Amino acid sequence: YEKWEKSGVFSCDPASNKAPYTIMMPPPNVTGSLHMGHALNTTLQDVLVRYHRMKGDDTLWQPGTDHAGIATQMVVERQLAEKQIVRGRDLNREQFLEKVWEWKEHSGGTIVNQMRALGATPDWKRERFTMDEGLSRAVRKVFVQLYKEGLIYRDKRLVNWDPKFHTAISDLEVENKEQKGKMWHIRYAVEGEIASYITVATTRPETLLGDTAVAVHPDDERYNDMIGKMVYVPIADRLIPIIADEYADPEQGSGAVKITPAHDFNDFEVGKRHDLPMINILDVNAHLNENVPEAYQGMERFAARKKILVELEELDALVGEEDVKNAIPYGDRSGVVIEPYLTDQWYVDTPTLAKPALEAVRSGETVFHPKQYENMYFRWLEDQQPWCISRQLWWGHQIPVWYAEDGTVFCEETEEEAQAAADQHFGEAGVVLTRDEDVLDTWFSSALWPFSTLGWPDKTPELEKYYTTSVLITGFDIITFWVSRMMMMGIHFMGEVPFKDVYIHALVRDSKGQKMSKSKGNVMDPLELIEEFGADALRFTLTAMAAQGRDIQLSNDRIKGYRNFCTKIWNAARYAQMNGCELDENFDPANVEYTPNQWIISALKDAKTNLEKGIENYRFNEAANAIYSFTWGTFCDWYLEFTKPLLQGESEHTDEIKQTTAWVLDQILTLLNPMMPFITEEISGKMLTAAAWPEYSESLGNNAAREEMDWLIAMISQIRSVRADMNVPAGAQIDLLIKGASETTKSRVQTYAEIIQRMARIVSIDYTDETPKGAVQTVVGEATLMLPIADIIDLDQERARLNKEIGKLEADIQKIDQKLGNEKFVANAPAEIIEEQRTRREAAESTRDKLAGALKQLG
RNA sequence: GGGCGGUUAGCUCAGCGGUAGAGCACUUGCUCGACACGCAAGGGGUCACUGGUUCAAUCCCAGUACCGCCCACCA
Repeated sequence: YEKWEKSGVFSCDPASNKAPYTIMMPPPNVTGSLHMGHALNTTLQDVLVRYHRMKGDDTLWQPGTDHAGIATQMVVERQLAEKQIVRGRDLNREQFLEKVWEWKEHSGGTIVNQMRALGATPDWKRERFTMDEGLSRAVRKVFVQLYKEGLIYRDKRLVNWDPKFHTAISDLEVENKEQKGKMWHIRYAVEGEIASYITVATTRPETLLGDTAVAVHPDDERYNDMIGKMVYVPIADRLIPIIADEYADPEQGSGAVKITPAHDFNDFEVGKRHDLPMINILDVNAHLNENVPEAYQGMERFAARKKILVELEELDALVGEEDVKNAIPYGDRSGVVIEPYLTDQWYVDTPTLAKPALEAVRSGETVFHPKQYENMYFRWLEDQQPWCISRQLWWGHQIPVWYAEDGTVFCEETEEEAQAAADQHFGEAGVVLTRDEDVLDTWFSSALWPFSTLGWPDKTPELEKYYTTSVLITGFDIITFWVSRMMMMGIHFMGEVPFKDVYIHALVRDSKGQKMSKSKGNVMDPLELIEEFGADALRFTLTAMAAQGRDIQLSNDRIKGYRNFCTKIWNAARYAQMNGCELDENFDPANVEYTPNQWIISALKDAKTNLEKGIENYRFNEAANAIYSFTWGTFCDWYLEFTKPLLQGESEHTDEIKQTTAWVLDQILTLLNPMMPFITEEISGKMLTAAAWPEYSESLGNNAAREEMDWLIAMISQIRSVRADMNVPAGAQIDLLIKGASETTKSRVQTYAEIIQRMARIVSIDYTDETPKGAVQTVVGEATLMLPIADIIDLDQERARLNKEIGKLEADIQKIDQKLGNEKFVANAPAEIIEEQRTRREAAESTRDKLAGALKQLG
């Protein structure tokens, strides 16, 4: 691997006039380690990159890692906790960040080195990190510009609050889990009336302490006369109004709903419409705060719920309880229940930015493969809520905003610029400014990846040449987090889409179809698999299983199968080498004369075409299968066997066979290099990674040769099949008699007599017009093949075999007759289809007649 | 609740208008000098179900049934 890296083949060259081919590597978490998803993702990118590099494109595969805000801060905090060190208490912000950087330096190289073990060839010299200086500058610039354009703003609204990490998180980082819960019905007493109540239902009774209204539907007759009245909130003993709002669904529960604007997203909207007070009853830990009765202050939220229920019961306010299923929001990182929480946060106006991003995919400027994922993209972007980008963390890009004492906001790229702006604003020097403490959502910097890594905001040659990258390779789970945001940012800041194609690959699951996860203990470690089967086997397996639109269920057996393929190639190469097949520089595949040589070259050309089509259409499985079946099923199984004696002996064809064998093998190795870089180079002894992709002339390929070899394969296969069916011992040498052979057949038999004899285990070949007693028969084309094996033949068995064959043919003929007998078919079907049916019928009939004759003779 | 996808050989999956395919597993036979991580020959499928379009449907359309996944505020 080092050889490759030192050679500089990975490097792009913006100065060259070669066409660019660019892939942005999805940056893995800097402190992470390689899992199967990465292995698949990396392999597919590497296959594409190697292919295009060999094709002569100026290839840039841009590598890098992500600082992964919450995840990384979490890991470091946990480590510090083991040493009884607490962020904030024992370490200030600066000291803490120092620890994080230390950790990053310490464990940051793991994943990229693991990618090297896989054989990945990105341009490592250009490796970037989302927190390095250049990318941070891009982040600041983007933030300031969006702020000045009004596309970033600060707002006080409900956010998803993580009580464990004490930060806001975005909608996407919330995971809703369906759970069994309870719904409680609670009655609120109406003010000034005796025994008059309104009943509301809730799954979160503790929030009643923050209720500021009860809402009913304006058209709900049951409650018409109650609108405007006041009710007592139990326990809190506050008076709140009954209001009319269409949000209340008469069909739902009692038709009356409690409104807690500070702790529920819907209620928040209702609260705004009715100008209700918003009572926040929680602190950052989701413990109850000073706005609740003293007995509850400082209580943990779920403990408070229990206590509330007990007290409601005592007050006779709890009038019902039912089992329900409901979706509970959890933080995807912290695993704790998320609280809607009222705070000031920064937002990106994604509803606005989404519009051009949607249009770019609708118009086909960017195309998803497989296409159906565009639906996911559309659905997500069409329904954009403002993106909450501020996080109350320390690890990340600090928001470039400074506040004056009176709260005036100065958003600039540097502190100096902010100071200058403030001084000018207030008309005095040295205004005291405080920087916003929050950092940005990790995905904010990720969204800039396609241009920030190329040097933006500078106008670099790289940016000029490689932007609008060729393709993005990623998993579907990240379309919303990353792809859509890169589209929005890319279009806004570069004026062009960030990639032409987006290939969405499958999720790697275990052999039972389970998602791999540490808690299930079913993770397969790519490094262990590389250790056991080799990187090439793993790469080839992943490539061969990467069919579009389906998950990959990976099993060791499958990898083992492809490991065997590696061994097979290895053995074929050893065989070629042992027999003195050496690549001749002057060998011209178009000039070979020996038919099997023409044939194998022609078949290679087909395989290459299919391989290329597969790669170019992102049908990696088809690409892998094309080269696999050619190599094993055609080259090894037939070609090497056909040519064995001539190769090893002396004949007029020997030299040409040696050269052809060496050349085809070399081509196979070259074509396989993108998928199996290690073994192909080891065998060939050349640095194929830097080799040119083979190009064949249009005219290469010989149909006559293919027809002839198909015939030869049929001859051998037929005889082998009959032998096996009739239990002729494998070692037994028998005679072959041919009846009704055409001149062509005779001439072919003569040419390939040795091959037929050797591969079908035949002693002699003769022609006859008669059928000897006790011969088993089969048909190839116009000729009937007879194997006189009277001493071992079992007549009943032969009768049964022939009957079975005849039966198959008759069924076939009958089916075709049905079609041909259908007037509408003859009238409407294309001529060549009809012709094909006729030809097939004739062939089947002729074979059947011959076999029927054979059957008759058996008596 | 909304959306997307799946249902093809024992298993894992390709194919997606004109004779049902692969790998693995299985059966049988092979110490035929590259390879037993191999060679050869086999068995095994009303392509989920019901209708429709078509000369022709595993493939297109509609519906049904299961199974996944994603999104969603039902108090």
